[in-house]
Amino acid sequence: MNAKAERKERSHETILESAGRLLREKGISGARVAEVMLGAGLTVGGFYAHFESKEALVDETLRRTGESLRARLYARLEEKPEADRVTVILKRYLSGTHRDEYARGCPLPAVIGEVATTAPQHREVLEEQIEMMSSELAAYLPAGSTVTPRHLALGLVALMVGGLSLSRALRGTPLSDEVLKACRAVGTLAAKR
Amino acid sequence: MNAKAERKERSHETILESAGRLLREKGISGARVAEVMLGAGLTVGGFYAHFESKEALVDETLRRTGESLRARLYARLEEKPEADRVTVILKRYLSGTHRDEYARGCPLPAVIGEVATTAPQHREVLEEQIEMMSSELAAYLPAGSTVTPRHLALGLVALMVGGLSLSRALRGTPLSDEVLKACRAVGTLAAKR
DNA sequence: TGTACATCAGTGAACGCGCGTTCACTGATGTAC
DNA sequence: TGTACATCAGTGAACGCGCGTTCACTGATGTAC
Repeated sequence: MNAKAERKERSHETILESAGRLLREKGISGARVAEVMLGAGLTVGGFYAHFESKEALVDETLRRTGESLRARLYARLEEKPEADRVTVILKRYLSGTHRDEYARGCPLPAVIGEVATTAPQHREVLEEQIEMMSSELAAYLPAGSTVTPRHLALGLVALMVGGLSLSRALRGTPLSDEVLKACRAVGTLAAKR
Repeated sequence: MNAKAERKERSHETILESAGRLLREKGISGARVAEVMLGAGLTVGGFYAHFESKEALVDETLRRTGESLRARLYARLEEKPEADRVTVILKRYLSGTHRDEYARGCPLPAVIGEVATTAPQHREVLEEQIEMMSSELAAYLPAGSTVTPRHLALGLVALMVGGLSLSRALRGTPLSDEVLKACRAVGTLAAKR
């Protein structure tokens, strides 16, 4: 590959990183194309040499950020005793840090509302990401529960995403921390059967 | 009160009803002032005789729709045996009907994302609504649980809102129904301790 | 190796559109005498 | 009771702004001979 193509590929990556931050911080409609490009050290006009549309950028960014979230959420779990794994996952996802650092965390809280109301064109990617997040979680759950590992995983994902969403919406209020704590407790409780 | 003032008050109500539908269907930014007014049988220009700004309308609408949700969610629970109440609430909230009928349901899924990302000016009203929804739920929960009724209630609210949000975002896919079912099961499980 | 031309990532301004908000105006209702 | 004027809910067009997208242009890199 020549220098020109290499440079373009680097720009492409930088744009995706900038989009990853902005999408998670401000949601789909809040992540402006011009701002994404400025965040990548470029100007608006060049965007369409890299992506067909804003829609394509959002889809690609959701895949990237979803993958990176799962990698961190499920990292080094083999080291932990099987019974502690769910608690570790809940602690990682429902933490004050994760609530405060939008730009490096889970993309779901920032987009599920918009996909349900005004941006259904991203439903397919979302389905794929939620499926991956849940089935990977199910693999870490004990088989002896009252509900199947898959259903337990889906419920825990809903609890985690709901808890983080509420906690972020309530940021700065006393309820914000309480919600995180409550969800960790309820999640652990549910996983114990 | 004279006929003129009565007419204005009726218009005010109609605008709030229209806003209630649109806000829940399309979220904050998706609920356009002009569309709200058309939905009330009026035209845009008249809006500012009724509300100071779109922001004021959204706040007022969140209070109204929150109250109406709680009334339906917690209706006729005294008739049910105490042990069944949580299950009834979970069934009502996490139902296919509630998922499909945005316009008459819970306003939270449509707004929490935006409040967390681009519309923090509605945080205060949201806090007040979530507090009411949770504390009313806590009153229906048994005291003998491992976690306090308040924490259990907060966790269940997160589970319900998260589950409904995901289920709506996934509408039309097989995961959508699965999420609802899984959340009902996980919620019941957690409430049993 | 050097020279002339081709390519194309990136620039910056412009375009079209939709939004919240403003405003001059209308006409039905209310008030003063 | 009737008449002249005042009020004000509602209309419809316009305003200002921000957005996604387009496009003529630039200049560094690549290619042909």
